[in-house]
Amino acid sequence: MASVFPIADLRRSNDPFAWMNSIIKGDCVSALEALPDHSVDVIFADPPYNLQLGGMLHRPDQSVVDAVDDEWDQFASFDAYDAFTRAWLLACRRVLKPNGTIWVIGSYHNIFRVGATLQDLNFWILNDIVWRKTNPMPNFKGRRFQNAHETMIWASRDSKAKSYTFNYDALKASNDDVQMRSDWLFPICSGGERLKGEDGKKIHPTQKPEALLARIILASSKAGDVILDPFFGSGTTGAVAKRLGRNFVGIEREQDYIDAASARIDAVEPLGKIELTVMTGKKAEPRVAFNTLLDSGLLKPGQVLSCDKRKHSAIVRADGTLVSGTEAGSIHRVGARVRGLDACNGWTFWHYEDQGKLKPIDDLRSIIRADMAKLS
Amino acid sequence: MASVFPIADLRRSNDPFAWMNSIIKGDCVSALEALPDHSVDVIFADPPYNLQLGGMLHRPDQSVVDAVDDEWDQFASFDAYDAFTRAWLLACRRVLKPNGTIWVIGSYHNIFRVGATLQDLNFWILNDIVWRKTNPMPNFKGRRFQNAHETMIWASRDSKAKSYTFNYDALKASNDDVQMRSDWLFPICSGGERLKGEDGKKIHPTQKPEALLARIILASSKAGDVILDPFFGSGTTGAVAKRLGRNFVGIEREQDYIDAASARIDAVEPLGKIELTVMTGKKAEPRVAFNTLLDSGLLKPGQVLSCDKRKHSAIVRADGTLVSGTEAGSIHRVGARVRGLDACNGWTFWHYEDQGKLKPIDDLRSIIRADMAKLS
DNA sequence: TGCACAATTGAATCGAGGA
DNA sequence: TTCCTCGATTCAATTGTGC
Repeated sequence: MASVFPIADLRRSNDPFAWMNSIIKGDCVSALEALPDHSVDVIFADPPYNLQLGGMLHRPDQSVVDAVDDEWDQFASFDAYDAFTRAWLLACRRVLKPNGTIWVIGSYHNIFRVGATLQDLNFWILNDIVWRKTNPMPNFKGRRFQNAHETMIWASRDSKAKSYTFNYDALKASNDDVQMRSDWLFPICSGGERLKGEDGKKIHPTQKPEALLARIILASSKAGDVILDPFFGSGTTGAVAKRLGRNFVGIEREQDYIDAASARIDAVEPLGKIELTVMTGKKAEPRVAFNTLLDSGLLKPGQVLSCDKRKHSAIVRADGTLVSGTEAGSIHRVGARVRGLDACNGWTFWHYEDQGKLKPIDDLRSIIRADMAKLS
Repeated sequence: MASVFPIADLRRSNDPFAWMNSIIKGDCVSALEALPDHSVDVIFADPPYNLQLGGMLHRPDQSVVDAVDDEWDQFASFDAYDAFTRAWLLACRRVLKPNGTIWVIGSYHNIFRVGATLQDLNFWILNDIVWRKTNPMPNFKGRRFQNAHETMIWASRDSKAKSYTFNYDALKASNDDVQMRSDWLFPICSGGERLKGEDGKKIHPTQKPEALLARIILASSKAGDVILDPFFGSGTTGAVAKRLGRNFVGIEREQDYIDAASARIDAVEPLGKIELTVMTGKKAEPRVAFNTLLDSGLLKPGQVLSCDKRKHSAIVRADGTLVSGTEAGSIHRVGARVRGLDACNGWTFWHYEDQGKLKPIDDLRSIIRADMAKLS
């Protein structure tokens, strides 16, 4: 596991998926070009931020801030950065499956250029997500607001791709039953999670926290999916993907980062099936038609259904339709007509009486579904 | 006060500052061209967002969402929007003083294009600021994350402008003596503050909250400064500027908006010198969701939780849900189901084992809250 | 008058699948 | 390709209504 491929070896390989769960060593765009079309489900990209630092930054105690001044973060101009962004995004686009999605993280130095380029290349932005840091670096000079967040863009391949993976129900259930918002709160990567060399210095300047990647992967992929990270760095994406039962592929140029990431991923133990099962809603459950309730005897022909206020009522007919006054048809159609609307979810609108109490017929559907689950 | 000038009248005027504390009626760029060079200290701009909506959006109860579909928000293409953005930003640049700053607010639909254009025009981004909404509109279809924030960019005229106004100490003092972060929490504009017509309908579809403008103006201007808003709308910028002892000038095309803004500003009573000190407070502590315990490592996927008598137990899954037999879902739902109840507080019902003793998971939440309190 | 509950609403790029 | 049917889906805050 976590083997490393120089790009040339990959091109020579007979196995078109030799790169699965490994790190490709080399330039981002060249490596992407060695991958097959439509082969990955989710891309997470943490590209160079193009920070434009003047001189050294000192803390109030005169110590020097260890800033990101690596060679790979230097670009001559916005035009050069835009050309670079365009190139790797185009290469990503080709390897992404039609219903795949891409995440890109950045700061105000680069994220506006990345977002505009995404739109220019016809990607379709689904959300921008704010990572709020619990423990950001202070602004030492007191000349600006404390830079306490980073921005992520989540986009599908184009506006017509509607079947992308989004585990809405799992996210909602994990968030005390309210839907997940676009602002997330996490600590920056530090402590034991932060990879350090023998000298005690951090191996990578911008290592992302695993909790951030875990939410991204749990939200937008399924177990067994392939997650690509074209700027692999310290390998957080690979480590979390492996732990969560996903496949990964990383691209990285620097041997030091590759060594650290490879060892890190080898040490990861994948979670079991039970821990990985994802909460789903009714959308994913087997379809139960209304007449199933009649077939099973939970409802009987001639029985009266009503809305929760007993303002409207309807009679169940033997063929699985309802009739209410002059209106007749499916539970949905009759519900819509009596309310004077175009549409209506009959499952939640219509109620039956049980021991003097009105309960939605959706409860009866749940009983059927529970029985079906036992059988399978 | 709050007089209205057609652009032609302004050009004909002998007083070069006739526009002070008034609304200029007309096209944004033409009006800006009628103003003198280097005449304003701060610009706040809330340009059209270029929303690209499909059809109508219905709530679960079938009511229709009153979307922003105004003519002024329609652009033929990204290129057309970029040209528009470039034109008004260039015009703003000329009227801005050398040490003046500009704020632009937007959503993911337009903010990346605005940010890139700002950089292309040599503006120097000082911060991007996130406005987190306490009460955003939900995502009704469950296909994305709830869109719970908007983004503002704060920029100086160029990288060499170092003497811009930033009231660092006032902000820090108003924020319990810690420096102000880049993520701000405010409710959307509603209730008595929201301007409504005689029919009870909102006058402007996107009226911004006064608290937001107050923080912006208090942070980046001095009493007596001139604040320009090239997309004046309902006049929030003018109303807050007047209240805070600043001068304003607004540009607006629509007579209905001008009428409402003018009346609104006339009703504003400026604050005295003493009140103009510290006036922002902090919001109540944020909700801690169950998955925060996983993110922080206090609980791990696969871990077993039980009720206080060990009668019921459940397994923690990686997505932040529980599973117990055939029941799965949030801590609250699974708690309710295994007890046969409609509702259950999962925080006090479920326990984890610590040195042989069962403790409610609410204890772990308290730990998180204590950590958060330390940070704020 | 006060409390409880119902109704309304906000910058939204908001289905899936079969005929 | 479009058209049509089935049926899934909301949070916080304010305002209005009924007891």
